[in-house]
Amino acid sequence: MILSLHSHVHDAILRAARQAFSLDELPAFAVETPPSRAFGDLAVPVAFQLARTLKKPPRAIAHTLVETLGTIPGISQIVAAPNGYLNFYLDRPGYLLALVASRDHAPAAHQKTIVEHTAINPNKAAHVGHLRNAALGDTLSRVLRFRGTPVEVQNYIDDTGVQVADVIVGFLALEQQTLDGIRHIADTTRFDYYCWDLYSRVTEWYDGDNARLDIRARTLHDLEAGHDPVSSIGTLIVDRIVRAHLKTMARLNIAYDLLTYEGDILRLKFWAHAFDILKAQGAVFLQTEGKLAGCWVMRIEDGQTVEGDDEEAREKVIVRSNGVVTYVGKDIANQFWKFGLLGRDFRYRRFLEQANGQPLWATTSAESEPGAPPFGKASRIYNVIDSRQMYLQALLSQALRTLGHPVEADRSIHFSYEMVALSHTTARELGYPPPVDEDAKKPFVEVSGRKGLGVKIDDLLDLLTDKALAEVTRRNPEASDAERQRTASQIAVAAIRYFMLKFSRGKLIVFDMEEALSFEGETGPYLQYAVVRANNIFGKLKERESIDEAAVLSGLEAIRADEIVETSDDATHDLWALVFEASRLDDIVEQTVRALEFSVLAKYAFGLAQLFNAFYHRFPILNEEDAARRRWRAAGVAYFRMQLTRALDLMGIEVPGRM
RNA sequence: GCGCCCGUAGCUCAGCUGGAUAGAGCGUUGGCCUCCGGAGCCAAAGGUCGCAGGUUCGAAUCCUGCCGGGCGCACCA
Repeated sequence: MILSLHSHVHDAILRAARQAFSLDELPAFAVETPPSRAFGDLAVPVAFQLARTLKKPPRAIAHTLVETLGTIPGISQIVAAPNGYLNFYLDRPGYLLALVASRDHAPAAHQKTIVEHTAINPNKAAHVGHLRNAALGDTLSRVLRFRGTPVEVQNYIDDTGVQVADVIVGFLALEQQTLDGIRHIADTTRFDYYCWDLYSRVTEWYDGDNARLDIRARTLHDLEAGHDPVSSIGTLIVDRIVRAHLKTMARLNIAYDLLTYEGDILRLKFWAHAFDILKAQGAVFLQTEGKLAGCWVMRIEDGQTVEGDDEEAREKVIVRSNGVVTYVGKDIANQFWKFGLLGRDFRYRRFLEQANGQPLWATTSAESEPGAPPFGKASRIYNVIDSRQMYLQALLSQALRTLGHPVEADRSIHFSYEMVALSHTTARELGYPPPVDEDAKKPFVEVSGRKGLGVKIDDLLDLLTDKALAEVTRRNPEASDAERQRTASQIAVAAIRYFMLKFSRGKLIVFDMEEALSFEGETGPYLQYAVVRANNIFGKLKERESIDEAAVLSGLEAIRADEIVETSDDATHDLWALVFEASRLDDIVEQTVRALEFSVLAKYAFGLAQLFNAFYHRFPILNEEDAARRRWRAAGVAYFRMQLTRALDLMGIEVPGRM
């Protein structure tokens, strides 16, 4: 609705400018939202841009344009501001009616998009660093789907990497465990937490004697080659940890379509096939001299200079001299498969049924289960990975380009963001030893799974839930245990997801427990609270007048609106500001996708909630005496409630019935 | 050394493709519950937008160069 009105105004100005100044072409100009509603509802700075070519003051141009424009459907008034802006005032009752009528916007046609996110090494519990990744990735997929883009969400499982090998070493060398013994531990403990501790113990153990790294190398080799008992132990650990991660993410309303196992990339010869292609195209070659002799390498194009800056330093190893492919190689094969360029496909198995009712599929090297939807073959890919991986992500695009797929290279997008660190205060509270030397001077403490240094997502959620539960119980003592528990977890999720989205991507988050635990001010619970208040109004309305929200909206036409909505008292003005702001959601979503910046969406939702809270506080809705005004206000609130609920849904935040 | 990111109020941060008086939360100070729920509302104080040039009618935003800080540049992933 708002978009089409924008283009209406845009086209009208285009015609007027051509007519008034006999111009063939106009510079591109924007239809903006003015900083204050007093300046109207839409604002266009086109007169400034024309001032140069026409050699006339912007103000005069604006005046001429207003005279030429005449009337535009849906616009009640056009004003040339003294400084040269063109300000447009909407036909407000008509606008609100149209908004309500066009609630279900027609989705635009888009091509299939893959979003890969989470991708936590399956060897320990998930921490706040992973949380930022998953929250960004999940929100990205929700926002894309909102605009009608078919999205496939993939979660990459690195089941053959050194990190899994480390935990296997922990069980075998440090704990002298067997496969059955480990299964028993997995069945009877919080396994992802158990491995969290074991992993950091193994790291310390390596530090004690470098010769122990040989054990790790042998274990990694057995893991990749499929030798038992290492292979079976690896499979068990990975399976249990992946399920733990999925459970954690499900608490946060995060679901996936496909788990892609790295092991299957190897077993199904994806890599071998990709390697053939790379060799055939000359993208990789066997280095015969220097320190990389015996390795298959890829030249780094105008990339970063490695220390030393000699010829061979500008090469990246894809296959080691011992014949084992590196992570980069496997990722190139995966990326090719995602675009449908590999000429091969995985086999698939049902992994589990998710909380949202959707089945989660996983790749497999065994027989395919029937019923799998077609995976891969996307036309656009977002890889959600922190900025430290930029160098490797750039190599993926380069490989695509080298092999003659420039379009895919451009549509292979590294959704990059800065990492999450811990504040010194929080690290201290968690009982971690104070940093020494250089680290002590840093303004934060880096999260490290290797050292066991970090805030686990489930611990954080538990803390938030406990805090919310206490508050919910205080406010709603009559609610059932189940309802209070459910509400508390919804509040906890809102707090943490909003916290992860309100910062822009490029900002390093210094995680502070006290800040994250806040429910006041710019927080998820504040947003929920605004919707809950609006809900309560409709609850009351139903009691008093037996009218529900739908009836309020659909009955609008019957109300004589003209003199009420057009009056210029404060209440009308503020109601209109609320409705207009609520109507900007689609526009905001476009902006969010364009910039890949969810802080835009988060701040918008917060501002909208603020607007409502202020209105709610200042003016009566149900207690307004004039029936027509009462109905208009209720309609405005209904529309606001709908839009904020949608915005929250995009951030994965649910709204409790009461809180 | 090279590449990427950050530098805006006491603190933590927004500021979309350059546009109207640079915003918010927290904190501080002072108000507001007989009224649809105070996880709230209103107000005040608080800013050389790191520095210096440049482009422009117009720069926190674009360009160049500095200064701080972070991250990356493995036969790890």
